[in-house]
Amino acid sequence: MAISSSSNRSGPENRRALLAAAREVFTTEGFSAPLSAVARRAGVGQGSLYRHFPDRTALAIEIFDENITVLEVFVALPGSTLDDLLDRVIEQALASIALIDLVTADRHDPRAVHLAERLDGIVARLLTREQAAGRIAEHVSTADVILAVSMLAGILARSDAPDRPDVARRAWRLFHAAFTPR
Amino acid sequence: MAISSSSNRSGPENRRALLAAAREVFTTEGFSAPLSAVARRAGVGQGSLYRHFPDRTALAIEIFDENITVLEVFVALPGSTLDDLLDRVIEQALASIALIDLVTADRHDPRAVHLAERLDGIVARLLTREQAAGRIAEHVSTADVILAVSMLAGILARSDAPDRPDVARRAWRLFHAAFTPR
Amino acid sequence: MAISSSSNRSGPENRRALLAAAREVFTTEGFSAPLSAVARRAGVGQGSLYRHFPDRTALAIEIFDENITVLEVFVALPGSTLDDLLDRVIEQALASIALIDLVTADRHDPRAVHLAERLDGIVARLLTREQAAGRIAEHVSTADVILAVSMLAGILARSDAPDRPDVARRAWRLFHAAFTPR
Amino acid sequence: MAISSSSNRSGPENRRALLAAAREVFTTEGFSAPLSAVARRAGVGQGSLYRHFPDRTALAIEIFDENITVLEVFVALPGSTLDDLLDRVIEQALASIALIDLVTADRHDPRAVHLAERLDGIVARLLTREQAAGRIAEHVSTADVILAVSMLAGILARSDAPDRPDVARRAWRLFHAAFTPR
DNA sequence: AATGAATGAGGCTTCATTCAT
DNA sequence: CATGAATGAAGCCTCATTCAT
Repeated sequence: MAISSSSNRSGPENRRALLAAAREVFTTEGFSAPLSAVARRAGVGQGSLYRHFPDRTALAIEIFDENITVLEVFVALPGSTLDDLLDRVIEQALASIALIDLVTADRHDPRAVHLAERLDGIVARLLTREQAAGRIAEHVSTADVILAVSMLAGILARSDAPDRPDVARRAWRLFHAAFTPR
Repeated sequence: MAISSSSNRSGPENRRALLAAAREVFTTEGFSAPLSAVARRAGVGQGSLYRHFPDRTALAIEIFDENITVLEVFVALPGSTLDDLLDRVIEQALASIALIDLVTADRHDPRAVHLAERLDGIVARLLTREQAAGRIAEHVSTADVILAVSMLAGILARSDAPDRPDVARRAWRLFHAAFTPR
Repeated sequence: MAISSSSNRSGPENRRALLAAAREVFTTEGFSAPLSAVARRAGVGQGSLYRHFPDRTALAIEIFDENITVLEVFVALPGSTLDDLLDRVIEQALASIALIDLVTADRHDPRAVHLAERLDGIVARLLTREQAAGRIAEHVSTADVILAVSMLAGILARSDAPDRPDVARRAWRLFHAAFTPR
Repeated sequence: MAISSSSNRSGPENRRALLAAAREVFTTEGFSAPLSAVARRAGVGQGSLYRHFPDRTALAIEIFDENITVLEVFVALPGSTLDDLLDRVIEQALASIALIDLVTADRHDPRAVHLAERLDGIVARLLTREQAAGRIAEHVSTADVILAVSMLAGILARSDAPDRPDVARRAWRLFHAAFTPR
C-alpha cells in the first residue's frame, strides 16, 4: 500500500514492485493512468519500467496472467463450482478493477489471445462439471458463461467501490436465474 | 464582397453541427478522441466548441440526453415492452458505442445524475407494465433491469463491431431467461 | 540575431520567426539540435512549431527552398557564371551550414526530391552557357558539377568557421582546374 | 559449476570484440547508434564497454586508428600511388561509412588531431613521390590532396549505397583532371 | 575486472485551453 | 460571437552513464 521507498532494489524485486504498483495505480486511476505514475509508485526509474515492460500492454498482460493463474489453480480443485468462479471474478474485479479495460483494450494483441484461451478452458471445465451434476441447464454454452463473466467484470469495473458488493450480488442472482435448469 | 466560405453559421446551427460531429467522432475514434477533431469535423473553430460546451462532459451529457429522449418517446407508446427497450439499447450502442464510456466516466457529474434518473423512470414504467401483464417475474426490480441494460451496453461497447450482433443476441437471451416468470 | 521576445505574434510572423530561428540553431548546433531549442529561440511554444512544421524535415525543406530560390533568381541574370554559383554556395554554406546534412539526411523524402530537381535545373542552365562560351570543357556534365557543388558544400559544412574561407578558395581552385578546357 | 555461457572473455578479448562490434553497428546504423547496441553486439556488458572506451569518441578514434594504420602499411610499399590511396579511401568509406561522421564530429579532440597528422604524413609521402615522377602537377599541395580525400570520403558517406561506385568513379575522374600536369 | 540492471535527464509529440483579431 | 493560432503542461520513450553484485 505504501509507496515503496526509493533505491536499490534488485531486478526481480523491481519487477514485482512494478507489477504491484501497476495493480494499484490501474485500480485507483484507471488503465490509462500515466506509466510514470506506476514507476513513481514502485519507487523505480522510468527506464526500469520500460526495461521490464516495453509497453502498457506488457504490464497488463502480466497482471492478468497472474489473475488467470489463480483461477486455474482454483478450478483444479474437485469441488469448485461456477458460483465459486463468479466469486473469484468478483474478488479480482474488486482487487484490480481496470484489468478488464486492459484486456478489452488489447483484445487483438496475440499475447492477450492466449489469456482468453486459458479463460475459456477454465470455464469449459467448470461448466461440464456443473451440467453433469444437473446444476446448470444443458442449453447453456461456454460462450454464455464467458459472456456473463465479462459483463459482470465490466459492470464491477465501472461501479463505485461502495456499490460493488451490492451490484455483484444482484448480477450474480440474475445470472443464476438464467442458468439454473427449470 | 462576402466570401461564402464554409464559415459563418449561426449559434444554434453551430451547436447542432458540433453535437452531430461529436457523435461521429466519438463513435469512430472513441470517447477520448481530441476535441479538436470534433471542432474540425463540425467545420467550426475551437473557440466556438468551448463556448457551447465548456468541457468534454458537457458534450457527452448532451448527446446522451438526446438518446434518453428517444427512449422516453418510445416508452410512451402503450405497446412498448422491455424487449423493445433492449432492442433500442442495442441499436444505440451499435450506433455510438463510445457513449457508454462517456456516461460511465462521468457517473458523478450532477448533470449525469439527472440522466440516470430519467432512465430509471423509463425502466420503471416499462417494468410495471410488463409485470402487470405477467411477462416479467414479480421478483425483478427496476435496479435489476437497469443493471442488465448497463451490462448489455457495456459489453457491446467493448466488443468488436462484427461480433456485436451475436453478442447482443446471446446476452438478450440470457436476460430473457433471467426475467421470465417460471 | 537576438532571441525574439516572447508573446503574441501572428501566424505568418511566427512562421518566419521559426524559420529564422531554425537557420540559426541548425547553423550553430547542427541539424540534430533539439527542436525545442528552435521553438525557444523563436520565442514560440512547442505546439506552434509543430503546427507550422509537422516534422524536422518540413523545417529543413522550407529553409532549403528559400536558398534554392535565391540561386534561381541569380541564375536568371544573363551574365551569371559557374564561378558565381560556387560563390553563392559558399555564401549559403557559411550562412546555414547544416542544410547539407538536412538535405542529405532526408534525401528520399519526396519533398526533398523536388528541391534536388530545381538545383539540377540551375546547374544545367549555367553549364550550357559556360560551355557555349568555351569556359568549361565539353566533357563536363551536369552531374559532375552537382557533385562538385555537393562536395564543396559538404566540406564547408564540416569545416571550422575560421578555416572556411581558405577551404572554399582551395576547393574552388581545384574544381576550376578540373573543369577548364585544356 | 562454471557455466560456460557466452560471458567471461578476458580483457583484451573484450576490447577486440567491442571494436569489431562498433565497426559493424556504426556501419549498419550510423555513428549515432546507441552504445548499448555495440555492447550487445559484442556480447559484453555495458560496464565493460565503458571500462575500455570511456566515451563514444574513444571508440571512434580507435577504429579510425586501425584504418590509418592500414594506409601507412600500404604507403610504405614503393610502387603505391595517389590513385591507390583514393582507391583505399573509397574502399574504406564503402566498408564503414559512418567513420567519416565520427572523425569530422570529433575534429577537435586531441586524440583525433594525432590521427590527422598521421594522415598528413601519408599524403605527403605519396605526393612527393608522384610529383618527382611527374604524374602530379607541381602546384598541388598536401592540403589540396587532403581536401580532395576529405571531400571524397564525405560525399561517399552521404550517398546511397547503390550510387556509391558511380559517385566514386566520377569524383575520382574529377580529381584526376585537377591534379594531372598540363 | 565483467555484468547487466537502475537511473533520470531530455527529446518528441499531443492536446486542452486561452485569447487576439 | 466565430475563428483558428498560440500556449505549455504532460505523457511517452530513449539512451548515456553509474554501480551493486
